[in-house]
Amino acid sequence: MHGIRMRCDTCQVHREGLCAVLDDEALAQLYQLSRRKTLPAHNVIFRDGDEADQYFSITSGIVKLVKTLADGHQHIIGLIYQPDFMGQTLNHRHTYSAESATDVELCAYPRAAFDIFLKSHPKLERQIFDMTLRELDFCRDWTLLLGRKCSYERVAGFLLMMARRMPRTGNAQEPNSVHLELPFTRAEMADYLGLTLETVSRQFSRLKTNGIIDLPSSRDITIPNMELLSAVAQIESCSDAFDEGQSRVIA
Amino acid sequence: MHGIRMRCDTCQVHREGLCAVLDDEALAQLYQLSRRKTLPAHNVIFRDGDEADQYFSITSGIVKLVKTLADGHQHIIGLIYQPDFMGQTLNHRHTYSAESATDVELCAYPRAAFDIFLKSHPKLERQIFDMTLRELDFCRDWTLLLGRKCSYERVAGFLLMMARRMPRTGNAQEPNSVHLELPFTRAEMADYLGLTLETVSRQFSRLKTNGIIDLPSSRDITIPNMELLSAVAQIESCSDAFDEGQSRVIA
DNA sequence: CGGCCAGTTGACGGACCTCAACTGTAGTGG
DNA sequence: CCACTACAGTTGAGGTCCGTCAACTGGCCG
Repeated sequence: MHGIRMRCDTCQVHREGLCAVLDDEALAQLYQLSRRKTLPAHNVIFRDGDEADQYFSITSGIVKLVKTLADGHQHIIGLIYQPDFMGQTLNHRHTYSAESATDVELCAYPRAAFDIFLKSHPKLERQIFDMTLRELDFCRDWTLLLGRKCSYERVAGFLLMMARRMPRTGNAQEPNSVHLELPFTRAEMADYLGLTLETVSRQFSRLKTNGIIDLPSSRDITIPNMELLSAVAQIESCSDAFDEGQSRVIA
Repeated sequence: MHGIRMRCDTCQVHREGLCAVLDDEALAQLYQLSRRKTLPAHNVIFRDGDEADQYFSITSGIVKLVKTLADGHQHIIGLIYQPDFMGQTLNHRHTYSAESATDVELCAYPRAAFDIFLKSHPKLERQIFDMTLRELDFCRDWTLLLGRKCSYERVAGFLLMMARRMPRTGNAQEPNSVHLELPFTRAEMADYLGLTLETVSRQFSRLKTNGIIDLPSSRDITIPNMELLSAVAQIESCSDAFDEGQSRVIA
């Protein structure tokens, strides 16, 4: 991981995230603390058990928060998108690993200096608090998905979340149609959804045959109608009642 | 829900939770804002969709945070124990309901006044932030339990958490032995663990026959050896390899 | 006693996991 | 150019865990 100093001007989220609440003078001070870094996909940012001596502001890309189980399996406990913040812990050691899911740009802040800076900038502290509250809200919703939804709904819920949080690549001609380039393998999605990669793959196929998504290649997803996808994600009966087709025709 | 004014002196968590970080003068000011309330088990504190116009400090008992699904099923997304704090939201409306699981005593603070008070007491803000971080950590661990553990491990994990967070009622003669009086029905535990009440019941029986817990009545739990319980909660193979007995004897 | 509720236990079916075979794509090197 | 490998993804067959439905027990209260 290589530190490269760059001007804030080139930052994609210059006026979002942390920096949204600071005036120019405070931004200049914060800039003095920061080290801007870029790293390609699938690199470790910190490991479970490492000393938590830095905070990170993600300015571009997606970071996976990962727990590795005793049997070697991984479980993704969270995804951090630009312009979010990460690295806060109660203890001085991380309890999970962080890894770039895509190419990532981030600003790293040494913990001690940042904590001092925080004390004189209550707005910043409040902003980080709000971001943490948002994470908590999201995490609680996720427990509902993991605890109470079947595989079809989970995959739909995942796509819905991605569609809402990813930068849009849709075209202007079809405003209702949303296009995504998934940065995850089936296995990664499975680790996030509490499923196996085979089950994720099957549910993708099901969504495709049901016309909820279009799937020209395995990572290219087009959602013609977000309402439909949203309906699938929120249904609570695990039967295949929402599969269109033969069963309907016969009845 | 009836407001009753009482002195802080009678509060069980007078020097814990929020109040731990305030000096006497600040405590006196905060007391002026607060309304202390008591309510019996199974009462609603606020509902999903209600305006979030109050914060709550739980001074005694346990509060359930509940989401009700479209089909009427409930899912418990969190438990708030004394001396924790609740009611923070990003929006001005709650996204879940809160309900007393046991008899509960709490301090209610009007949101607007408390927010003003917060601004002049950064230590308090920091304390609430830390409590929120703790919640987030816990919630992420819970996603792992819901996403990757079988029913046996989930129930064991639940008991482990209860044993750690509940007030102890163990006896001095057997220091390793922990006794719990569960304030939850099998159905409530199921709603928290993403299972059905029957499955929870079966896993209780399994823990009992395996000697992990003793179960004189359905709500009385004795854990003779916390290490054993902890081992069950952390194992990651869902087979019945950890059932002692016949299979072992034959081999 | 009868009704109600929490809890237990059994039988059965379905959703998902496991194991496996196969396809398609990309990269490497002869 | 075409093997050859490596990996992501798809699909099928079979087994298992857990949900569903149901019957039963035990405690509590009028």
